[in-house]
Amino acid sequence: MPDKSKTTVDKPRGKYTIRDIARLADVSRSTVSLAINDSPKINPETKAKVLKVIEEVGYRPNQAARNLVSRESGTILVVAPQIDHVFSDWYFSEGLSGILDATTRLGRHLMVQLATEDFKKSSRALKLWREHIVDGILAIGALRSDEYIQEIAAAGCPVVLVNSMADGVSSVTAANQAGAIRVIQHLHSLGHRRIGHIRGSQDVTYASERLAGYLKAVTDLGLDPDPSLIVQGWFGQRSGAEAMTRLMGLSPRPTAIFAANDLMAIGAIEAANSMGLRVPGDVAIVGADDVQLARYVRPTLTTIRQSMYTLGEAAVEHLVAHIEGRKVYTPNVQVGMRLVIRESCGARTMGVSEESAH
Amino acid sequence: MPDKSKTTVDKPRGKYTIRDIARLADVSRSTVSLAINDSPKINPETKAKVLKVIEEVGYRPNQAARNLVSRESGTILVVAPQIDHVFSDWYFSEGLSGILDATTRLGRHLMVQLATEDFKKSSRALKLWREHIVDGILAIGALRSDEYIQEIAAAGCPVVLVNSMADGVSSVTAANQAGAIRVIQHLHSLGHRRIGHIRGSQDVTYASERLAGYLKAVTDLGLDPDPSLIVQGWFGQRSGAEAMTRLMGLSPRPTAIFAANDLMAIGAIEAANSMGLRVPGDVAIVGADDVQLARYVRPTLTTIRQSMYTLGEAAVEHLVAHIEGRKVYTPNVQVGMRLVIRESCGARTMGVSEESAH
DNA sequence: TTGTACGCGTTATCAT
DNA sequence: ATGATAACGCGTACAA
Repeated sequence: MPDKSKTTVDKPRGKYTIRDIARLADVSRSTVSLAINDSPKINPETKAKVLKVIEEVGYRPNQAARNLVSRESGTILVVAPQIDHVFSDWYFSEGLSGILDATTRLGRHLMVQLATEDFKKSSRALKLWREHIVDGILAIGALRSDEYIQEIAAAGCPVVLVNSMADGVSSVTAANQAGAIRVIQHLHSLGHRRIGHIRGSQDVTYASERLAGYLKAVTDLGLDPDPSLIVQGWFGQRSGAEAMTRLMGLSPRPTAIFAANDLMAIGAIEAANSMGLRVPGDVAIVGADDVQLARYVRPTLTTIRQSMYTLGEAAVEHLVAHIEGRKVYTPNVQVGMRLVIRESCGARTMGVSEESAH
Repeated sequence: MPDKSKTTVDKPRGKYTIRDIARLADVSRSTVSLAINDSPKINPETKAKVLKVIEEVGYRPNQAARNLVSRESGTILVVAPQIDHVFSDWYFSEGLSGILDATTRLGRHLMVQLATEDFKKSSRALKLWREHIVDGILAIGALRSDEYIQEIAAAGCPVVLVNSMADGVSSVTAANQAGAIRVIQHLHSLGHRRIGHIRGSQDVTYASERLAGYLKAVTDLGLDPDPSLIVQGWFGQRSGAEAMTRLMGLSPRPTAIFAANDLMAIGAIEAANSMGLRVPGDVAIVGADDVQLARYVRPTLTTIRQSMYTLGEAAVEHLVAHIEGRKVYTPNVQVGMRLVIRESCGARTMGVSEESAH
C-alpha cells in the first residue's frame, strides 16, 4: 500500500488538524504548537514556514481540544428574563449591547438563554458551567425570588447580577435610590407637595430601591407622607393605568406621580387622559428607565435613565475578573442615573443633549 | 504513605471528572460512560449505582471532551447587524426569540455576535466554525454586499440567511413581494390610483423585493407608472421624511405612499404633518415590518408583517438539518406576510384581532 | 464489564 | 538553543 506522503492533501471540509499542518510543514506537532502560540523557543524561520502553511490552508486549532487543557471555554452565559419582547425594551437592548461589546473586547464569546421556568427549575445554568460550556454567568433582570441564582453561585460558579441583588452574589447596579430621590427633588422644586408613587413589586431590586428613594425624599423634604399615595403596580401599562385611577381618586388629589418604570408611567398618562385630566397641566408624571417609547408618547415622558450599556460592560469586566480569579476590589459597582426631562413633567424646553441623535 | 482510597473525596470547586465517578462508584470509566449515555448494554443495578453517585456529587460530563470526540460543539452562532438598538426593533426581537426557542428545543446552544466591520473583515465567523466553537451560522439582517457570508458558505460551513438572500447560501425568507402586492391592492381597493413608494437600498433583499412587488402590482392593476413616484430612502426616519417631502412636491400629488419599512413610514407621517397634510385624510401611508412603534405613533401605522418568530424558528431547523447532514428538501423556505390595517391607511374600523393583546 | 486506542492540542522532558 | 517524544486533559467506542 503506497503512502500518500508529502503531496498536498486537500481536506474535504476545510477543517485541518495540527497533525496535518505538521505533516505539510514537515515538522512535529509540538513545533506547530509553538509556532501558533508564538513561543520564544522556536526558530523564526521554522515558525515562518509553519505559519505559511497554516495561512495557506486556513488552519485553526480546535478549541474543544484547547478547552480540554485549559479547563475554560472562553464563553460567558447571559441569562435574560422571559418577558414579551425581551429585547425590545431599551433596558435590555442597551444592556445586552454593552455586554456584547465588552465580551468581544475581552476576547470571549457570549451565549444567550432565556430564564424560562424550565430553565430555572432544571438548573440548566449550573449544568452549563459544570459541563465547561460556559465559564461564568451574567443575569440581567433577575428577580429576588430567583433563588436559582444563589444556588449557582453557591456551587462555585462565577455569577454577576446586572442591576439586581442577592445575598452572596456580586452585582453591578445603578444608583436607583439616588435617581428616585432626584426625581422627587425635581418635582418638589416645581412646587409639588403631594406626590404619588406607583411602585413595582418587592421582587425586583430596582423597584424597591426606587420606592426607598421615594420614601427617603418624601421624608427629607417634608412632603405629604400619606401612605395611600403609594400604590402597587406590576410593571405593565395596564397596571399603571389602574394604579393611576386609584391615585386620582384620592382627595386631595396628588399633583404629581412618580412611577417605578416607564410602562406604568405611560399607562398612567393614558388613564389621566381618559379621565379628562391634562398632563402635565393637571398632574405631572415621571417614569423611569427611558424606554424607547418614552419619547414617542404624548406628552413625551420625563424619566430617569442609567446607562445600561455601561452597566452591561461593567458586569462583564467584573465577571471576567471573577473567572480569572483576579482580586475584585469593588464587589458592588454602581452606575449613576440621569434625569431626562420631557413634557410630562411640565418642564420648560430644557435641552437634553443626548436626545438629539435619534 | 497511606493511600486515600475509597473515602469520599470532596472536590473543591464542584467539578468532577468521569474518573472521580468511576472511583467513587467502584467501576471503570467506560462503565460510567455507558451509564451516562443510557446504553442497553449495562446492568440496571450497576447503572443505578453509578447514577446515584453522579447525582450526589452533581457530576456533569465535560463538553469539551465530548465535543472533541463528536467533532461538534452543539452551538449555533447568530450574527445580528450592528445598528442602533439592534434588539429594540420588533423585527430582530421577534426573530431572535424564535431562534432562541428553536435552538433550545433542538438541544443546542446559541452564541451571539454583532456584524461589526471588524467582525466581517477578519472573517471571525469562519474562524469560530473552524475552531469547532460553533457548528453553523445564522445571519439575520445581512446585506447583499456582505460577501463574507458567501465566503463562509464556500468554505463548507453551514449557513442560513434569515430574510435575505445570497447566491449559494440557503435562506429562509418572508413573502416580501407578495406582501407588497397586497398593500398596493389594498390601497387600490380604497380608490387610490397614484401611489408613491419610498424604497430602501438594493443592498437589502427585502427592500428590493418590496420594490418588485410594488412595480408588479402597479403594472397589473394599471396604476400610474410614473417613475418619479419611486424615491430612494435609507431606512431611517429622517430619510423617510425627506422622501415624503419630495413625493408631496409632485403634481399631481400621489394620494397614497407605501414605504419599504416602518421607520421611513413614520418619518413620512411626520413630514406630512409638518406640511399641514392630514394622514390619512390627504394622503394614506403604509409601512412594513410592524415595529413596536407602529401602534404608538399618531395616526397608528398600517403596515405588513411577517412572523419573524416563525422565520427564526424555521431558520434554525433548516440550519440544524444542514449541520446534521440531513437532506434538505426545501432550500428556500417562505413565510407569508399579513396586512395589519390601522388608521394611517384611511381604513374603516376594521378589526385586527391580533392587536388586542398588546 | 473493562482495557485501551483515539480525538486534538499543550506542555514538560529528553535528545541533538 | 531547537526540535522531537511522550504524557496529559476527559470522554467515547470497540475489542477482548
